[in-house]
Amino acid sequence: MPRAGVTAEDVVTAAADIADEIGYDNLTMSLVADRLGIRSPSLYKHIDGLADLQHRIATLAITELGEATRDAMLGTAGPDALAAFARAFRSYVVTHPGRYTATIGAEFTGPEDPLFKASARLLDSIAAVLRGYGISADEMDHALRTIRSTFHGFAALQAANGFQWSADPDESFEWMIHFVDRGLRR
Amino acid sequence: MPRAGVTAEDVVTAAADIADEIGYDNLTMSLVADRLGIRSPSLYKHIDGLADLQHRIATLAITELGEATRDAMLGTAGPDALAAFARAFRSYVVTHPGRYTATIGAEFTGPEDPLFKASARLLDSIAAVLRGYGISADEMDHALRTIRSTFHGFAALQAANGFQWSADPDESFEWMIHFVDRGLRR
DNA sequence: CGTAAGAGCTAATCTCATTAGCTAGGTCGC
DNA sequence: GCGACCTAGCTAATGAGATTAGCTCTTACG
Repeated sequence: MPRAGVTAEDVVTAAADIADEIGYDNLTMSLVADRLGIRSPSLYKHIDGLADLQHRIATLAITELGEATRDAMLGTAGPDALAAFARAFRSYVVTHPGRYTATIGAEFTGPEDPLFKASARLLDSIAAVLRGYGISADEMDHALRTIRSTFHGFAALQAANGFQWSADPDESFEWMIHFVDRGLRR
Repeated sequence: MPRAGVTAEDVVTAAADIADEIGYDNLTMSLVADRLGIRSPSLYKHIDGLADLQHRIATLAITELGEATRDAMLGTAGPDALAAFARAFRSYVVTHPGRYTATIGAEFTGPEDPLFKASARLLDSIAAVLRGYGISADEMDHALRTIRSTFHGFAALQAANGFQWSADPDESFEWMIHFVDRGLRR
C-alpha cells in the first residue's frame, strides 16, 4: 500500500477548501480524509482532532486575510487605506466563507499560539488605518475593537446569509465604508 | 408513571437557559431532556429535532431582544435613543450569550416564519433610531445593515471571547456608541 | 542491508440525534 | 361513573461522527 505522503498543511488546506465549498458546519473528518485519499483515523497522525483542525483553519484564514489586506493597502493612506482594507477584507470573506467562519469562535491559547500572532498582524493593519485618522494611542484599543467589530459584523452576517432582503450588499458595504470614514474623522 | 406535562415552550426555554449557562455549542438533546425530567426521544413530541429547537431559540432570543431594546428606548430620541438601544442590546447579549449565539446562523424560512417577524420588529427599533438622525428612506436599508453589523460584530466577538487583550470592553462599547453617533451625523 | 520511526490501516468504542413501536395517563362523550 | 381514544412519554435500535488501540508496512538513514 503506497503512502499518500500527506502533511499537516495538506490536511488543513483540504479541510479549509471543503469548508469553503460546503459550509464550515458540514465539515467532517471523513470528508477531509476522503479528499486526501486516506481513512479518517489516519488524520490523527497529523492533527490533534477536530478541535485542533478547526483552530488551524482559523489560523490559516487570519493569516491569509492579514496578507490580503496588507497587500491591498500598499501605497495607500488615509481614507483610501480604509477603503482598500475594507474591500480586501470583504473580498476574502466572500470568496472564503468557510475559512472565515472558522475564525468566528476561535480563541487563542496563549501568546505563543500562531493564531495570536496572525491576529496581531491583522490588527496591525487596522491600527495603521486608524493612525492615518489621527487616533491617539490611548484610544487605539477602543477604536481597534470598534472597527474590527464593524467589519466582522458585516462579514459574519453575510457569511450566515443574514441579509435576506432587498438592497444590494455591495452598495451597503460601500455605504458602511463612508459611515466608518465619518465616524473616524473629528 | 406521572406525566411531566411539558410544552413546546418549556422545551425551548429550558434549552435556551442551558445554552446561556454552558454555551450554545454544548447544548444537547439529552441535557434538555434531563432538565425537563424526561428522556430525549420524548422531546420529539414537542419539537421537530435539534435544528428546529435551535431555530426556536433564535426566535425567542430575537423576540426578547426586540422587547428589551424597545423598552429601553421608550421616551428617548436622537442620540439618547441610540445609546439606549445600544446599551440594552449589549446588556441582553452579555446576560444571554447562549440565546444570542443561536441567532447568529439562523435563517428564516419565509415571511410566515416567526423569526422573520421578530427580526422585522427588532429592525424597526433600529430604523426609529436612524430616522432620528435624518436618514432618508432610500438609504435606510444600507444604514440598517451597517448599524446591525456594527452591534452584531461587537456582540459576536464578545460572546466568542474575542476581546482577549487589555482594555475594558465596557469603555470600548461606549467609545463605539460615540463612533456610531459621529458616523450618523452629516 | 538492517532497523527504527511513523504513516496508514482495521476494529472497536462512545456520544449524539433520530426513528419505530409500545404503554399508559388523562380526557371526553355517554 | 365508564369506556375509548389521543398522545406524552418510554425503551430499544439505528446510524453518523469522533476518537482510541494496536497492527503493518514503507522508507529514510546508518
